Amino acid sequence: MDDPILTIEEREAINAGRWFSSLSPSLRHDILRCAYVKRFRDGDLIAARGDPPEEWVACAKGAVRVSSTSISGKQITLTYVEPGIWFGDVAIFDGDRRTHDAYAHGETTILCVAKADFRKILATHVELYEAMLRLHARRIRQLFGLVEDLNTLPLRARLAKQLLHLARSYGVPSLSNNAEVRIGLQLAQEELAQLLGASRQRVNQELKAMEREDAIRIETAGLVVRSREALLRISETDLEKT
Amino acid sequence: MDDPILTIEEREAINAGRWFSSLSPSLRHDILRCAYVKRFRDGDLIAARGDPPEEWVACAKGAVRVSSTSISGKQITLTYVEPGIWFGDVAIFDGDRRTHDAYAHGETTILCVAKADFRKILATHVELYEAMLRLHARRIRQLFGLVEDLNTLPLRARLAKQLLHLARSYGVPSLSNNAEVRIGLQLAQEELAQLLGASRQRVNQELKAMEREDAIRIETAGLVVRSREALLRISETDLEKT
DNA sequence: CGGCGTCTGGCGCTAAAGCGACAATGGGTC
DNA sequence: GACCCATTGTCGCTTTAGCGCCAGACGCCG
Repeated sequence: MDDPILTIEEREAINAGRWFSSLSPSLRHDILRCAYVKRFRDGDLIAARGDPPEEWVACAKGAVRVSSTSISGKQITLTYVEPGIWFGDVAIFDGDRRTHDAYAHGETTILCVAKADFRKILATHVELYEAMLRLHARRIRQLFGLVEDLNTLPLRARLAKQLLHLARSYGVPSLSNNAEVRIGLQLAQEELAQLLGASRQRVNQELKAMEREDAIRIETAGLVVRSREALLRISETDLEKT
Repeated sequence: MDDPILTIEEREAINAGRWFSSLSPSLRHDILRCAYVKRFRDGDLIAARGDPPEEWVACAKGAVRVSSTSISGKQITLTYVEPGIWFGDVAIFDGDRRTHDAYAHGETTILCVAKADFRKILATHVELYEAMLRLHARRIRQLFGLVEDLNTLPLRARLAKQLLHLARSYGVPSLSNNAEVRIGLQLAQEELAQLLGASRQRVNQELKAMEREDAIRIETAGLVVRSREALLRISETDLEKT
């Protein structure tokens, strides 16, 4: 939590966020005016389940792992929040406690707006109401999709989808071959497994299979997507009946 | 779609809705003023996936089955919308197509507000913005919970939870024994299975097991919850690790 | 009353996934 | 370089769930 000022890259990440960049300049200005910066190191706890909701947050650098521990002690991860994405608003609106824990994954910077300031901005910009509703609508759709996938797709297809998603949001062009995309988010297989709600062994098995099929490459530095098309085909496994 | 007027019971169901009843009288009045009634018979299609979003809807009587057919042809049901609950707003806010099909389950009455009217009301009542955000926040929380359950709980526990939920929202006190609750929503086991994302056979097996444990009773008229406590215990199966 | 269709209950086989165990790898650190 | 520890890669066993199949129950209708 050292420097209270965003770096150039962090500022760019915020401004490039699809949702944030859809707002009017004056609204963006008002939000940034009362936002403050917090920095965390890998593994730091940012917020815990059960906390009263005090701020609205955007990821500016790194990633925020949103996860929860079920009663049985099993950890599951809902998502990794990428730079440019805002979250933490749900609890502000219904006034209830946080439902999830948030941890920094790698060196992470976040931008916060205090609850009271957020409400002040809302009161002066009807535009923000509209925008928040759009944001929620997107999220609800995504969650519907996730539930559907969990109910219908085998692990293999869900893994392929997840890899495509990670490549889209964290992808950096590969050095060696420009058709390939390296996933910039360092995830241990155990963490990938938690994100999918599956066991580490199973995930490893499927990753290996995908590597044999030349869809991906497994390197110590992280995963590399070799063929988006192959992954896409895998994610639609259903058709392969006979 | 005969009578354009709500019956007394239908009107009461709408007014008793937890969310709707939290609104100010003037807002409620404005909503009802431009709402119109539609009636459907069992199995009728109310709206289809891919439709452009034209109205905001509340269930007034019966139930609306919200479901979708995955690419593989497998039907899954997201939820049964009970009287007093509003839905269909997501597509209005993000302007995208409907993501699910909606069918009438039993004789069903719905109350609709045209998109344009809805926007007009929004423009005159900031209160509605707040209320919609609260509604979305609730829904997002519910979906988070569902995802977590799908990832961690065995079918048995999820079934127990679902039964408790159905008993809460559709329960009518049993005639014979006032400690028992009959689930007023007639669901074939196949439909229950789709709601849980499981196979019919498996659901039948677990229901039978629960009946043997005196947690529920299976009657042709529907399911009867004999002991909420037993179901609650089952839904927390995890602890039972010897 | 007989027949038909839908729903329920149950069996057995197969597929998918979880889980414990253990070896191999490979970076860091002293 | 030696050691430690986290991660990866694999087995094999067990549990959970899916699925085809069929028998009985029930209700409805001609």
